Amino acid sequence: MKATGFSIGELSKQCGVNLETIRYYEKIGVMPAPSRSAGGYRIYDADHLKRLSFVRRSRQLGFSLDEIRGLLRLVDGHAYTCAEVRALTLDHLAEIRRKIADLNRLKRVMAEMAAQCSGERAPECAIIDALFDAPPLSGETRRRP
Amino acid sequence: MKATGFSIGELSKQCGVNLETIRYYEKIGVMPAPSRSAGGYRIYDADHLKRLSFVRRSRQLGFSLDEIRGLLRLVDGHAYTCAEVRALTLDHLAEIRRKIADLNRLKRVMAEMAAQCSGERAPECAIIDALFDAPPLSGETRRRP
DNA sequence: GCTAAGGCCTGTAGCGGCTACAGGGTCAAG
DNA sequence: CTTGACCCTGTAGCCGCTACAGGCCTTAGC
Repeated sequence: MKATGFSIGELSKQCGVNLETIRYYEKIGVMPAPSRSAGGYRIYDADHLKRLSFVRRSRQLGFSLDEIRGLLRLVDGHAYTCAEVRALTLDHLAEIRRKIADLNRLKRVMAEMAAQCSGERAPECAIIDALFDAPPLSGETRRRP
Repeated sequence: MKATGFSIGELSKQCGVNLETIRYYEKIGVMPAPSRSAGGYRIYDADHLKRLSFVRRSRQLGFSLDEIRGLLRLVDGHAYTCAEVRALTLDHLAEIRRKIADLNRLKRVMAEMAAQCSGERAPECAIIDALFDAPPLSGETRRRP
């Protein structure tokens, strides 16, 4: 079995994660430091690829790096239970729902504003007026970002 | 008429915008530099309040500071037409719709993952497996953020 | 007039999650 | 042995703030 390791460039391509991002993940402790060649090049193996895929996938699903660290701690400790992972997932799902609700409110307001606007070449504009005169939104647009 | 100006603290309270944020807006040119007292304190008037409300409202609607600068340039130049403002608004609306669509995709995936999970105290977890094994999402999660 | 408490000032550094350099060293093919 | 593609570290920048530190100003009460 010729399971020789591969370079950061190959890992980057395989996984679709920017090379500098991989180094960044290493620096902040999300990816483990790989072994090195005599000249100091990083050498990765299949486990690194698996882990980086996990991180990339989780990022795409909107988990923060901190949440990902939480997931990885569970995985690394081999001590996770479905319930723990499920809890993190449901928290995140709730957050996504909140964001969707917020954006739907925005969409409604924006669409109303745009509908007010004649689109003609006029110096008065309902949108500008709305932006100037409207009171604060009732619901918070972003809570604790 | 005793239309004396007011301090940054009062402006902050009136408008619901953090004091340091107001100074930041001044630094980056979104708010104009106000006049100053003998001792160097900022003195604001009703126009500043109006403009800051505009900025706050636009931020709440999700416009970036750069987009707001665009809107303000139109307003300041007295040269805006409804059509221009409407175009910016519709652009922004399209972006909001895209974000909502993205989040709905995420929601679906997350909900599926959570549904797979038994919630029992077990060392195998469908969510973890899904995070490890799943291919890249088809649609980009965030495009040019 | 004097003091103390509260406001305000500038400037800098930090957050998250990268990205983009600069200025080098290493590796493999020819 | 040379070339060129890759890789290394370290630092600075992006957005939209927020949070200090270490001062100066203002005002109310005595």
